[in-house]
Order: sequence, then C-alpha cells, then structure tokens
Amino acid sequence: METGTIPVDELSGGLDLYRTLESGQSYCWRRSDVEMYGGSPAPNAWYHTVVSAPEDAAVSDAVIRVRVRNGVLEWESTVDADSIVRRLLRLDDDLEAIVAAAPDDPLLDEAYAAHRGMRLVEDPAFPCLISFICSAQMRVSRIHTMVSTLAHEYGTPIEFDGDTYHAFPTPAQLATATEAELRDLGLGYRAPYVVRTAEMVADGEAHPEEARTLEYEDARDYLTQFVGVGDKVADCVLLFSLGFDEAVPLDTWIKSAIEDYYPDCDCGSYAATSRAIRDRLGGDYAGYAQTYIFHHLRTGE
DNA sequence: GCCCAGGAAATAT
DNA sequence: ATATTTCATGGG
Repeated sequence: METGTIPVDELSGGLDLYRTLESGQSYCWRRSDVEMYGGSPAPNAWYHTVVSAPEDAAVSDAVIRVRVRNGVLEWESTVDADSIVRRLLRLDDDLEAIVAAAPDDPLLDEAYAAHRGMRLVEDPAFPCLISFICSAQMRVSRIHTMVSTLAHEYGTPIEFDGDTYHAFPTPAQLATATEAELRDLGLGYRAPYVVRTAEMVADGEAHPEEARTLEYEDARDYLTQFVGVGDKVADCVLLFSLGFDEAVPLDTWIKSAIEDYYPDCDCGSYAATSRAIRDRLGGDYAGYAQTYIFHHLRTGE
C-alpha cells in the first residue's frame, strides 16, 4: 500500500470532505462506513473511489481512499495517488481567490460563508455522465445508491487491503446491461437512457470528453446528443467533470433561487436564463457559486 | 395514500 | 419554438 499526507492548511480555502463529496456533485466516492447516505457529517470518515486505467495502458485500476484527520488529508492507495487526489478534489484551486472574486451578493455571501472548505470535484467523464442521467427526479442519497449498484453489478472488482472494491463500469461493460436488468435494479425510466448512452460511447459514436474541445454552449449542445441528457444534465457534466467552471446547472433549487432572489434572470428559455444567471453569479466561476447556493438551499444550513 | 426528488422525451399547440 | 404530459421509485 502507498500512502501520503497533505496538510489542509496548505490548501487555499481549506477542505471539507463531507461537503465536497456528499453535496450531490460527485457520485464517484463512497463513505466507507455507511450503506445509506443523507446522514450527518462524519468527522474522520474514509471515502473511497476507484479510478479506471485507460484501456490501452498496461496499468490496472487503482483504489484510492482519503480522509481528513487532525487537519491533515491522508490518502491510501494501490498506487502513488498524490497527483490523482489533487486533481479529483481540485486541491490546487485557489478557493480563497475564487470566493474573494465572487460578486457581492447577499445569498451568495451567505452560501460561501456557511460552507467553507467545500471544493468542486473533477469526476471522470463517463461515470459523471451516467450519474447525472440517473439523477433525474431522484434524491441525492438515492443517486449514490444507484451508482454504487451499477458499479457492483457491472464494474471490475479490485482487491485492496483485504476488501473488494468495484470500479465504475466501462462503457463496454455497461453496454452489456439490458433495460430490463436496470429496471430490476431500480433505475426506473432512466434504464433505457443509461443503456443507450453506454452503447453510444462504447460504439465510438460520441464521447463526453469530446466536449472539452468546444466552446461552452457548443459543449453543452454536444452533450445533449446522449440519450437522457438535456441542458441541465449537460451542465452538470461540464461543471463537475470537464472543466467548465462557468456552467450553471438550472436544477429545481437554482430555479427557485432565481424566482426568489434573481427574478430578472428568468428569461424564459434555458439558454437565455443560463446566460443571465451565469453573468449574475460571476461569469467564469459562476458554477462554483451555483454549487454553493445549491447546497446551501438544499440542506437549509 | 400523498408528495416529492440535482429532468428528459414524446406529444400537442 | 414553446407548453403540457408521461415516465419509476423509495422515503418522508
């Protein structure tokens, strides 16, 4: 086993693992000591994930687990995971500067103040895409369950420190699933969306990573070609996986925030409202602001 | 029982 | 183009 430590006070803006990994951005990490999510913060809890190796590389998948204890981020892995952890948790983001540069806005100030240390994640693209296809009309805790179920049923198992973990299934692995199987696993009407999108990626018809090369709104349009992906899910993938910090997913919570706090930003269509609220929340880092407001309103904290 | 959840696709106007 | 309807499912 390889291990490492990163002092939290070396990170601009700190790190709150609970708020980063259980705020509904990422479904690629699991808290190790629970079956069900939705509980209260768990100090010192381990979180684990499996990062998939490129199919054409001669290396295997890697298990990574992290926790914060006594002001230090500790990681344990099958590989040297320092740079991977920094990338997945965006530890090199200058969070202090992002907060400082945010527009002076009562709701946003409140949200940033209430959730210090929450960082955005950078999930791998395919798992992120499938996660948010599953997210339609679902609670955060159930999305975690659905993603874990997919990993357990279709992902590659990997041993680490006496336990068995499962990677999120590759497109080819998930494309072997049938709609009926996924319905039996509780995915409901999202089942055919997941199968068809997995087939599209497995067949080389399209790949979410392609969106990285495009301008923001073109990237959003590109992602909506996947079955089960509309503007909102596309924005989630752009923000939580593909490096588009300006993306502002217009979900139920941010829509109610627009109604209550930014009524002039309601421009009717998704695209026009998106431009207006993106501009209001600070442009280039509007997605950071959106994630804080989302979590602030959803948790009532 | 009733309502809702990080919506999208199909259909109607 | 925009407005309505349908679609599953567990938890409160």
